[in-house]
Amino acid sequence: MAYWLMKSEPSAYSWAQLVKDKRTSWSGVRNYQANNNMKAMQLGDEAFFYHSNEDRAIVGIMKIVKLWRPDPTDETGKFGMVDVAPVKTLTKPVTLAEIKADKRLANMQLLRQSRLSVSVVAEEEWKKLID
DNA sequence: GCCAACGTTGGC
DNA sequence: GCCAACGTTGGC
Repeated sequence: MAYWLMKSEPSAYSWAQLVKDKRTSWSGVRNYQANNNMKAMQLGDEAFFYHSNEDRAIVGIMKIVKLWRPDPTDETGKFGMVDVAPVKTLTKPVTLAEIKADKRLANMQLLRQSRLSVSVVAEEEWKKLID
């Protein structure tokens, strides 16, 4: 079982919207590394939902409910998407500032590659973030 | 609104 | 294959 972090600007697609939708196809990724991370996802893997820009915080936990397949919105046919469903809303969001303040989280791909929209979360990092 | 970091494009 | 120019992301 692997863990991931997926970013969205709340003005584009928010956690509240996902909760309302029950599930969604994570389309629109146009970056090879993010795409490769989605290709590596397995059914049942869990992922943080991170609000970029306005919020800058992890706000919920999702699970992968459908494997990678081509993204119909990508005319080049290079990029794909997975389907996700909400698992849990965090009672207290974990802010970027809090993540940055924790030395043990300094190696998170989120911090090292700030522009990557789909990143890997190590198991130790995941556990630290949810307790 | 600014700008650093990074990815992509295209000329050579 | 290199690299300058340009576009985008996302934190501040």
